[in-house]
Amino acid sequence: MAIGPSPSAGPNLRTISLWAPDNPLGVRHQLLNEEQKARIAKIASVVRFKKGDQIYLRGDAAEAAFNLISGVVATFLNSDHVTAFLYNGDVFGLSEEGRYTNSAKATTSVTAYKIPIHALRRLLSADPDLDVHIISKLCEELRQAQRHAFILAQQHAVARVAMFLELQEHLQAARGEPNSEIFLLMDRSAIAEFVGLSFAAVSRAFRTLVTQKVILLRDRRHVRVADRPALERLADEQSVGNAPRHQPRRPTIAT
Amino acid sequence: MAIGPSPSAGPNLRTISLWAPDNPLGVRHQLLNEEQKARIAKIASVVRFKKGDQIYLRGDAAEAAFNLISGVVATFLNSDHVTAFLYNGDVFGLSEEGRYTNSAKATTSVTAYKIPIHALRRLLSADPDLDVHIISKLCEELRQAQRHAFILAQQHAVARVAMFLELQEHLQAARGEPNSEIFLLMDRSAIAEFVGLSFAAVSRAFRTLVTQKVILLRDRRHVRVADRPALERLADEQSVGNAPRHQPRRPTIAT
DNA sequence: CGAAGTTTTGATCAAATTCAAGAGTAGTGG
DNA sequence: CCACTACTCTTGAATTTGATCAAAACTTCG
Repeated sequence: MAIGPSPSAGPNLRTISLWAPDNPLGVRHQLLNEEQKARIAKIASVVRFKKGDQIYLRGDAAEAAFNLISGVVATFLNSDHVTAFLYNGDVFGLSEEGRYTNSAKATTSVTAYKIPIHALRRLLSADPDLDVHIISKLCEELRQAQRHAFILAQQHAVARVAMFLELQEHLQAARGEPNSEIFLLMDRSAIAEFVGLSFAAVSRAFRTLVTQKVILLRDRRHVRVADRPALERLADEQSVGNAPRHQPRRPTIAT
Repeated sequence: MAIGPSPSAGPNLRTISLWAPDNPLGVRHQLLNEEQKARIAKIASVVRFKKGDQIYLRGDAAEAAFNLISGVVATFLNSDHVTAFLYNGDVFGLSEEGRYTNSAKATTSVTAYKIPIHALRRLLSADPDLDVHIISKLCEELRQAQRHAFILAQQHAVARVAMFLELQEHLQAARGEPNSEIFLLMDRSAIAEFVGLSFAAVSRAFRTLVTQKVILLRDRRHVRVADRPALERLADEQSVGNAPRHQPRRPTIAT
C-alpha cells in the first residue's frame, strides 16, 4: 500500500531546495530529520476528516496548523474559488495576525497532524534549522500560487485544462508516484473551481482533448497523455492578444 | 520628498505579523533591527534600472536577490503575464534550485539593494531571528499571490478591475502613503497583463466604472473612489455560476 | 433496482477578444 | 510656443468563446 519512499512515519515536509543547483527534476527532499520529526510528533495530534468536511474557515482564530498525511485538501478564499489542492506532506493553516486567511475543506477523506500554533511557535524559536526548511517550503508554495495564477490567466478553456493536467502530472511525479497515468483525486467541479471555469466548460475541454487524441481517458479520473507535444502546445498557446505593438516581439532574449 | 515613516535608511523589509492578533488593519511592521540592516547593507550594493529594463530572466542562474528601494518592478512567468507588482521594501529574486523562477522587469525607473545569494545564505545561518521574519514576509507574498489568483478567477472584467483597484488602494495604505486617491504607477497595458484581460477590456471597464459614478478619474493614473459600496459590490459579485446544486447554498456557516 | 449525485452534451445568449481606427498625451526639436 | 511624432488610451463593429439553462447518460451506493 505504501506509495513512494517514506523512510519513517511521522510529520513529513518535503520540498525543493532553495540553493542546490544539481537536482534531476523537481524531486523533493525530506526536510525534517528524525529528531525534528519526533519533536513535532510530540506536540501534534492526528486528526481525521471525512470527504466534504470543513476543516477551518477563513477568519477563524488560528489555533493550529496542519501537516497532511493522506487524502486531498482544497483551500478556498471564499466558498467557490479553490486556491490550492494539498497533498501528503503539505502544510496548511498558516495564519495572518492570528486568523486563518483561507478556508480548508477535505476533498477526499483526510488524515493530518494537527499542530497547535503556540507549540509550533515555541518549536520554531527553539530550532533554528527548522525555519530555513519552512522558508523553502513557503517559497515552493508561493511558486505554486503563481503557477495557479498563470493557469487562470489563460484565455482558452482547453489551455487551462491542459496546464492543469501538466501540473497534476508534475506534482504526482514530485510525490514519487507512478507517473504513466495521471490520477485525478478531485471531481470535475473541484477542477472547475480551481481553473476558474464552469463545470460544463471543463467537461467540454476534456472531450476536446480526447477527440483530438491528446489524452486518453481510462475512466473519468485516470488520464493518459497520448500526444505530449500537442498537450504542451495547447498549454503554451499564448494567452491574451495584448499585441506588443511597438516592441517588435523579440523572442525573449534567451541568454 | 520622503513618504511614510522611514526611521532609517538601508534595507527595508516590512510585513504583517504571523501571530500578533491585535493590529488595526494591515499596517506593517519593520522586520529588521538596526544591526541586521547594517549587516545586510554591508553585503549589498545599490543598483539602478531604467524603466523597461529587464532585471533578470526566468531560468538564469540566480546570483542575487533584491530589496526594492524605489520604483515599481513587475515579475513575469513569461513575457506577458505579470505575477506581481513590487514596491518599496519588497524582496524579489528568490530562486529554486539556484535558478530564477520569474523574470523581473522595471515598470518605472528603479533603485534596489542587490544581495549576492551566497552572502544571503551565510547571513541566514548566522542570524536565527532573521528567518522568522523572512517567513512572515513569504507568507504575505503567498497571500498576495492567492489574491492575484482570486482576481484572475473573476468572470467579469469590471469585477477584476474593481478588485485590482481595491488591491492597489490597500497596498498603498499598507505602505503608509496618502490614501485619498489611488495612484497607479503602471500603465493600462501592465494592468491588463496583471488582471488577465486584453487592453481594450481594461479600458472599457474603467469607463464603465466612471459612467456608473463608482470612481472618478482625475487623469489616467489618479483614481478616486466615489462610491465605495458600489465598488465593493462589483468586486464581490460572485464569479462563476458553478451552481452548488445539492448543497442548498448555505451562506458560509459563519461561526 | 432505484435514487441521488456526477458528468456529458445541446442550444441560446452575454461578454470579452480581435481588428481597426480615432482621440488624447508626452516629449522633441524647430 | 507650436507643430510633429511616437505612444498610450479609448471606442466601435464583427467574431469567438464560455456561461447559463436544461435535459439526458452514466456512476455509485444503499
